[in-house]
Amino acid sequence: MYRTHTCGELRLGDAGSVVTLAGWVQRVRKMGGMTFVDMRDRYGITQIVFNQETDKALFDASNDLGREYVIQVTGKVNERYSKNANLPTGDIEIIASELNVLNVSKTPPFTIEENSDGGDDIRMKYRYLDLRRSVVRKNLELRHRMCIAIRNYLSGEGFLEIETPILVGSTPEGARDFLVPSRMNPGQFYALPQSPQTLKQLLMVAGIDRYFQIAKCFRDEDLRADRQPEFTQIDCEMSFVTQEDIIQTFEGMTKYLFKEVRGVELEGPFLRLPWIECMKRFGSDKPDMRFGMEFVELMDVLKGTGEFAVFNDAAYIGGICVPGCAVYTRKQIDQLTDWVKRPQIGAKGMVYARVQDDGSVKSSVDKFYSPEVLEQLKNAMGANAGDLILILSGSDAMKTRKQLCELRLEMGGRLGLRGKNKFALLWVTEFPMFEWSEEEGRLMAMHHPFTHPMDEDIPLLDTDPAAVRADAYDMVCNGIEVGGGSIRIHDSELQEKMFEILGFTPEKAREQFGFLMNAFQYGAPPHGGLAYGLDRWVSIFAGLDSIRDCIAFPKNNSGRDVMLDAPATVDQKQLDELCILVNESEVKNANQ
RNA sequence: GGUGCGUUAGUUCAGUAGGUUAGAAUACAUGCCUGUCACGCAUGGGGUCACGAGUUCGAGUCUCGUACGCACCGCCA
Repeated sequence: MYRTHTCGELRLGDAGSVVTLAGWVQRVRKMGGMTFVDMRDRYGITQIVFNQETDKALFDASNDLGREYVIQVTGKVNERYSKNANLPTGDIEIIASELNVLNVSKTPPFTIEENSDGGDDIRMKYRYLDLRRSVVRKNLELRHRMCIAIRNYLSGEGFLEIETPILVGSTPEGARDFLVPSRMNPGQFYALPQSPQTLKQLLMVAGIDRYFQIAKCFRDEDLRADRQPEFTQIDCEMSFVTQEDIIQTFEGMTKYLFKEVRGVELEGPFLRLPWIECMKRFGSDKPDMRFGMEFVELMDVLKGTGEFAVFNDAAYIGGICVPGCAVYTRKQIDQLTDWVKRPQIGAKGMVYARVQDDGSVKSSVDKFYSPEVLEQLKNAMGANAGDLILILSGSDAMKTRKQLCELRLEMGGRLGLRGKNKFALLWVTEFPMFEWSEEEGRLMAMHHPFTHPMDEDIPLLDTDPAAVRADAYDMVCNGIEVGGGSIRIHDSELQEKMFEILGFTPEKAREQFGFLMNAFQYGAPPHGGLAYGLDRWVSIFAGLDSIRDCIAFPKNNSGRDVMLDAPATVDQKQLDELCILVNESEVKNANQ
């Protein structure tokens, strides 16, 4: 037996008992005639004491201990003279009577403590050491607790957890696929699933009625702090349901998760906003609802009412009212202007108006507008004394709204309105069915091609498809899209029409999705579902800025696993077996 | 595909106007220290300043290119 207890469980009540612990040496403090060793395992840290007077040989042996040595210690639990209130085990220590070095360790490249001195790069290369740190390990524990809670909840609601294959067929719509060559079918490829979408729909045709899966998904697109090439979805589908049923079910699950895992009671039904309203009021389809500062459209107030050519030519003028920021200096406002003019945001400029203590308005466009117009501006914005009004305009309303959205988030952050322990949940509904793709020169499904249109918009499919709204919904938490789904098409004729609008020939549609359309001919029930991004959700619960630290072994920005050094080239023999010829000149081009 | 920032000791970083031997903290090693818990004190070792070219009498510092990392835009149904 390696141990009788873990390094995190002994308390004052255990004093006097003889125990054996095993773990890693976190830190050695040599005081001359005695040595303290902090011994760590997954459960905590316990202090071991070696005393020259008690046992000279053992004391000498303790002098050879280095960081991250794996040791086994037997000794008596002792109440400390000087207790450490920062440690759950801080009231006790182990007076060592036996020391067994189970393994030695090289000096690790960074300190394995809560505040490591290691940067992201080196931590990822030695991720197995990084995971010894409690801050990182806690994220994995949180992830585990969330998965358990999800399974419990959904199982309780009658959902079956069913695994779907990882080796599936490539689909043209959506993200790039990761491809896997098939040795037994030379020249042919599997694709890794971007999501189990079609498979879960087939499970509905199969009569499973309620399905879920904590599913790995793969998308070969460029990465971000919140995007990994492989990620995990909580994938769900239900039969004989309307949008309302699904929203009720998963609002329930969300509240359960918040309560069980995070100890937060979310009050009342979640807010719901149609997509178009989100865009108008927040310039985003995933607005951060932790704070207000809603957009006010100012076309009526500022276009044509003064001599300011920029506004008179604008297709959109919008402002936000930043409370209490009239004290911003010229320099601060100039910096903010530079900020919105950065290429990433791309605004041409920014107009500001301070509401002064006496209620009068002082703006950067005073000379173009009468005091009456400025007063109207103040009223339209609902601004009070001390507030700062920030205004952006542009020739493309959607683009300008996006810029104003960035500005709103920035100001919300500066005012401390985006606290990590505050949670604002929102359903976004009534998404457009299609969006125009310049690149493809055709309409593309905004959600995916299996999305059911809103019933009242079905006639528009023939007359004005761009105006059709989808029976789709996203769940947004703190400005992050945590989940999304839709009612699906279960009628093969409607599905065919949808493929037609998306520019598929009937042959192409049958080739790509024939299996689904065939299935729909055998009594497909009405169904719908949704999928949550587990990684994002865990990172919100953990208060992380990046999803990487809630994933045990994440990829870096360019999709590499720096620990495994993958991807890598493979033996010619392997390629030959798969009938794959690597085009070296293209490889060279791509690397240049 | 694009934009920005970065790359200096094992690690995290500083490095002034381009000028002698490139610094700090931490980690590591050695010694001292019996109540530490970010222990303390002393001493020591540790550098291809990412790589390549250029400007210059002289480059860690300026210019260009490349590689890599991070953040973002495009992309991600």
